[in-house]
Amino acid sequence: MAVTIHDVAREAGVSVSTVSRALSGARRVGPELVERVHEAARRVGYRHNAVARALRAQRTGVIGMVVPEISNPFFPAIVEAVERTLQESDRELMLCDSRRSPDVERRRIQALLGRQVDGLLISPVDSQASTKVLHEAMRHTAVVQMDRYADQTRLDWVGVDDESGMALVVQHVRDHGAERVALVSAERNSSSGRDRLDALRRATTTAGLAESVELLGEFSIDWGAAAARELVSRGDLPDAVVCGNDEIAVGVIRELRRHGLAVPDDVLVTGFDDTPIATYIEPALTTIRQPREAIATEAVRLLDARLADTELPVRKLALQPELVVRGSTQPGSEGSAS
Amino acid sequence: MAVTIHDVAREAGVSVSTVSRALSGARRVGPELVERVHEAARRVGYRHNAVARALRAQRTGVIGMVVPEISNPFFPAIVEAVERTLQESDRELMLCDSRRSPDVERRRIQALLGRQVDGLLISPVDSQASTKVLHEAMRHTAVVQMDRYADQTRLDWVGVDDESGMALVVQHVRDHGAERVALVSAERNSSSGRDRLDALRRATTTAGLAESVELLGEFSIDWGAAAARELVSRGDLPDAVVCGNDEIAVGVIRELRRHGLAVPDDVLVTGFDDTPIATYIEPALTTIRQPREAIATEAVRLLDARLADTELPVRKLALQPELVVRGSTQPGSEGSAS
DNA sequence: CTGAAAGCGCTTACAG
DNA sequence: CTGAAAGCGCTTACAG
Repeated sequence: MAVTIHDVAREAGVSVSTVSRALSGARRVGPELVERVHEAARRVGYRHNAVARALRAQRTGVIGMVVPEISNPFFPAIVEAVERTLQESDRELMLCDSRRSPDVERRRIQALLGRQVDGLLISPVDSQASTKVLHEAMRHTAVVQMDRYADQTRLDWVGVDDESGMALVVQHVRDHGAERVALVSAERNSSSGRDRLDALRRATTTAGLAESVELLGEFSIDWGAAAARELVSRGDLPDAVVCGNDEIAVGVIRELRRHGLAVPDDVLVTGFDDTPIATYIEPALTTIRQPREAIATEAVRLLDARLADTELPVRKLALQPELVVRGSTQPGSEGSAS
Repeated sequence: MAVTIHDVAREAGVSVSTVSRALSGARRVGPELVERVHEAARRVGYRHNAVARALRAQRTGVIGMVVPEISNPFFPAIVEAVERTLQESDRELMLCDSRRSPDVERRRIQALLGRQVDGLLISPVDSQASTKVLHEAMRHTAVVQMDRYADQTRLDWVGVDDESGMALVVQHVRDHGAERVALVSAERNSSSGRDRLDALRRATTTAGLAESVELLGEFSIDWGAAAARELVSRGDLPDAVVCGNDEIAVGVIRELRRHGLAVPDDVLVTGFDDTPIATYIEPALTTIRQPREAIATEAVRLLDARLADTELPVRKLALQPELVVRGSTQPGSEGSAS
């Protein structure tokens, strides 16, 4: 039914072995035959069947990727960079969304393993609940964690150095005169939630700042707005609100302004990630830029190293982030409140 | 090496045929055997090999998807909805980014065909340059176009009704007192660029409005900002700026405000798509909401119908959009310029 | 209802 | 350098 190497072999008058070798470029075929085979392949309209090749070669050339939420603006840029990197080695990306559910995540990983992916890139939903399935996955394929990670896994990880990032942010607001800061972030159930909060506490202590209050919810705009309402209702505003990510910060800024407070003149606000949203709002957001391109590239590199050598020691790669200063902490700057 | 149905068969003391039938649930196996086989499978740690199954069954259960740019905020929500819909039938999504290049798009499609995808969902980069490869693709698999489409293809399509959307927008600004409108959109090389512009022209004529100027670039914030500078430098502001998508509108609003012009008090501005960005800016954007969930669901439905019956007539499904009114056209509303 | 056998389309030792 | 043969792990007519 489909055009196979047998058809090409018949057309070229050679064996299927020769066709396979000529087409795959394994250099053990006479140059004139290679030419003849390619010619024949073109004439009969041959198209490579990657499924058959995968079954025989025990290698699919497909990498599975599981993200907590593709519509979270942090992930598309990562996905794009991973896809681009994989193309350089003719591999494809099979993308899954775990919808922030450990249960969905488990099913998606099982499906990817069943499809014999050559490797798995994952940003685990939950630092506890994701551990078990990841341990099972690593028995079948190479696994690298990106951005988030699960506890107690002997698994590679690449992400941003939350400690450095939060230190940069806290020093920055202190340099701009802040003495009392509020922390608004997410619950500790994801590794990002926990690590950023811990980093934030240490950074405020180190910088000699007072922590006015700590509000924990989700990495979302809605939570940021809710937290801002809470701050306002307490009637005891801090000098700065340091947020766990950009979306929270956007919610905070918008809600503060709704209550007639000016950012940055009354309160400084900072984010984390530098997603596109950081420049959409007004004032534009001072935030920490994650090296997303590098995270993607390094993740694929770690995966390939792991594929080449299973005995490699576990590597955790924390990349340095960068402070991006914008209107939300710069009184009088172009993007500040009018 | 891997655990196969042969291992399960040995463990259960039955033939591999029986194992295959028992595991796949093809109801022609005695109930007690089904039980015994499942038990054995669990004991030996059997995991289904989807690659082998795909080769034999001539069906991979994988759908390929190609989008022009995953980091364009319009697409993640579509991707998410498609992935969710496919899961209901145990299928996986193989995602590719064509990076707005017809050449990359062609290579990605070829790779997906080589991987024997059961179907292809695509938002073609270019209404002209994408046609040829799509014609080739449809000879090998079911193809459905989403959002954008290529000309002269006998291919199904599902997307938004640009005509209705633009009519809603134009009537809305007229009802708010606009008499002269500027159109800022993208070049005509993509179907969206062309159709929205045509729809916009007809709508302004029908509404009896005067078109002050027409500026065509890209679907980007930067282009919106550039277009706004052009409008300001002409020193002849229209009553409303109707934009081809939300990103353009965001660029326009921000640049107008930078020049001291108030939106909506001096000029009304509208977008198209209702991506998250529409609510991030200030004033929030009046725009056209695309039924993205429905587009995704219908695309998979069309694909399945096409898989079931190749002879089906070509279907173009234009879904009705909805006008979402926000601060950028509502003088004095909460989100308006301060 | 169950089993033996063929075969999906390819790659890769093994001979020559 | 080239070919014949085995086999990747499964499904599915074909017998019984």
